Amino acid sequence: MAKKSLSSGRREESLSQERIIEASIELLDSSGESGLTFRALAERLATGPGAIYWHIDNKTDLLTAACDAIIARTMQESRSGDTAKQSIRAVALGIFDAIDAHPWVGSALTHAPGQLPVVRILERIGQQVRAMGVPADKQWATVSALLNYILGVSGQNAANTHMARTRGLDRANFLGAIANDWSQLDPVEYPFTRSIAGQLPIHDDRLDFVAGIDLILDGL
Amino acid sequence: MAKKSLSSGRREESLSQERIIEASIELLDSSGESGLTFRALAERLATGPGAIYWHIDNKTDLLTAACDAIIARTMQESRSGDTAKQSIRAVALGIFDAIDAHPWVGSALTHAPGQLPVVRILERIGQQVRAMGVPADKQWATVSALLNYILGVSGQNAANTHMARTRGLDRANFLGAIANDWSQLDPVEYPFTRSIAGQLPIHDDRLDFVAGIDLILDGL
DNA sequence: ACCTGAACACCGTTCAAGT
DNA sequence: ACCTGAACACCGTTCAAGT
Repeated sequence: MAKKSLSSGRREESLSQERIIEASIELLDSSGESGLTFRALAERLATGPGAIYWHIDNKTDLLTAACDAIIARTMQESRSGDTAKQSIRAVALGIFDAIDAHPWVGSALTHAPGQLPVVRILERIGQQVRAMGVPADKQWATVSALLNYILGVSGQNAANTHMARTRGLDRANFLGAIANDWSQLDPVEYPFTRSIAGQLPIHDDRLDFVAGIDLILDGL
Repeated sequence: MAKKSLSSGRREESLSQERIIEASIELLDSSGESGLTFRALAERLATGPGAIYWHIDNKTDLLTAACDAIIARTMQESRSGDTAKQSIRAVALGIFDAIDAHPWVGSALTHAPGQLPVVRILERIGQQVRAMGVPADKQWATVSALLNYILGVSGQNAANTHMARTRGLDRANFLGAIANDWSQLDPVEYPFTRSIAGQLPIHDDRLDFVAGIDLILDGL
């Protein structure tokens, strides 16, 4: 008997960087960072682990490439904004939302300094900072403050959702558990943390994120 | 023949959390994040991998505990500062330097949201923000902006030194290599990144870091 | 109570051998 | 040129067995 075309949704194409990256993203989204293994990837692509190495150098590169695919999409979608400030806000929020949806992108960005995905963000922000008329000798400091803030908050946010998923909780319950820990800290040593514990589960991270961006933009 | 007391610097004490954490820090400092394994740790402590599990629950906890030891020390050392602003600058710089000396602390902080090491920093900044007279309803946003910025920059900085070490380069050479990549980007798509490439290897990260802190503080 | 060390169930990566 | 899949050198973690 000849093999029927029992394609399960997808045609039988040969392996390629794109197909590998696409499958990696699916795996990362569904099973998190630890879900991306060459064996799981090989099974999903109906091949052996060795085949993947023909198209990709190592796991680090694979993760950076998957991260770049998400960031590239995000940058294309967040082109809106009439003024430079609005454009910066739009990029920042785009990244925030992308990392919220794909937590693994947060740590991938942190572990690939100076690489393509980070450069895409850097460039976009840099062009807007220039458009705002920031003098040349202050552009670097401004852009790097913004970039670091964006990557920092998004990374922390991703860590939260990732930890929550790891423990099988939703975000609210996870933050609630931390708030509970905080409220039981020593009142003498940790007065501030205790006092804001209640705000942790209810406050809007996204709103505070934009507030921080504005804080930096206004400081110029 | 009876065993002589061939102690190599350290008395033969029984295993304990402190000794394990101390050995972990030494291992992390000398061989990086990938150098911390239960087998290497067991060898350094002259015991078996299983023994460590009697004192520590798992590797994640071990890393957080090692991170906390460094942060606790750092917080004690950076108590200086006459005004609240100066105090915040002092803590920020203390953390920056600590993470520069122990790059693994950067990613450990990122992966332990809401845990003790982060809370130590949060508390210190929170108390100073209060002392500055920031109104209660804006304290959270202010503190979280500062905290995220500090963790973000320090994390990126740690990633740089870590990547440099991984490739056997010093920091300057590593940044030089990235600058070289940047200067070869498409001039139409990446004008800004190209234009600042030259500044990457020579600019002072520490200085820009404080500049960013001031930017946020001034925005209040 | 605390330690030992073999064993389990994984990893990323390589490489001879196939087509 | 591209793929296969066994093999290598590791991991974190567990657990019966010892003291």
